[in-house]
Amino acid sequence: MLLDMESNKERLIQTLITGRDSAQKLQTFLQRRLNVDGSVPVKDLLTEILESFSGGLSMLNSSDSGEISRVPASHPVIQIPDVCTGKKPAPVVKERRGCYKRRRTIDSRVKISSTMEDGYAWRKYGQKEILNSKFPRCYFRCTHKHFHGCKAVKQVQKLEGESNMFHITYFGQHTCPPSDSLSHKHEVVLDFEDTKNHNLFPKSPSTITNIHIDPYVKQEADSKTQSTVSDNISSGNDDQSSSALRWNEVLRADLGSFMRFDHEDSSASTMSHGYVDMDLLNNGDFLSDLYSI
DNA sequence: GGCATTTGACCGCA
DNA sequence: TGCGGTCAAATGCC
Repeated sequence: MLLDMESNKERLIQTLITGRDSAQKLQTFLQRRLNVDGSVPVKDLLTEILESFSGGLSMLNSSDSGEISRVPASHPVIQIPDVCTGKKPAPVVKERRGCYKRRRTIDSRVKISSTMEDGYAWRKYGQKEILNSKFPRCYFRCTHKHFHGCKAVKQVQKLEGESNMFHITYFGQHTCPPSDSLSHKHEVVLDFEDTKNHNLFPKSPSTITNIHIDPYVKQEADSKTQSTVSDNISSGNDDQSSSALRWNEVLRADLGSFMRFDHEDSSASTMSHGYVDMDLLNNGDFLSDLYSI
């Protein structure tokens, strides 16, 4: 058991090191590519990523316990399922639950869709009435959480005034395979706040509510859905075709494909990331550049 | 019986 | 102190 914990710790450290190195490469790449001037949220974001990895490594190195758990330190016994039987040991008296951390919306991706289906298997673990919201917010985690350790979760809330439209917020990445072919193959987090400094958007980015565009959504959503997205992007511009064209130009522009925008949540003021399917970009230069670092 | 959903309670944070 | 996120027992469904 101790050997297993040490082995897991080693792998975790290696994973964190890899992530940190990748973030550093990305930082170098973006600085070259965007000629970052230092006033950009991209830099803050990267710094935060790097600090997260470094901090995690520091905590791991400074801790001899190697235990990463929600179980509070006061817990007398850590319950670990028996590997052979799959059964949990006899329950111990719980003094208190683990510490709950509020999710950081900066790690989120937002999608507005007419369906909650996205190709992955989700299990609902909670529902909550949200203040000033007509509909409750539902909480889902990946069904394969226990099998693949998948940490992906999503929040789904029905939009007011939009018949059968759902505001879906994703947290974390899937480490498990999708249950069908509807999953997103390639996603890129966009950082539109950066564009304020580059004058790439004629309209205020703060009015943008969602930018998720992918083949699946385009296929399943009717024209109303698409116009909703376009309307959000164009901020009251009636010429949807021109706004779509503008977005096409934006997406093809040399932004290093990382942009951020302020997202006005329907229920609470949060900042989130939109994402765009790589197929839409139809531009392999970005990936080739990224991988050639 | 196994799995998913419901729902009240718990917990941290602003 | 209220709100949002999560847990976990109870319940339902197949």
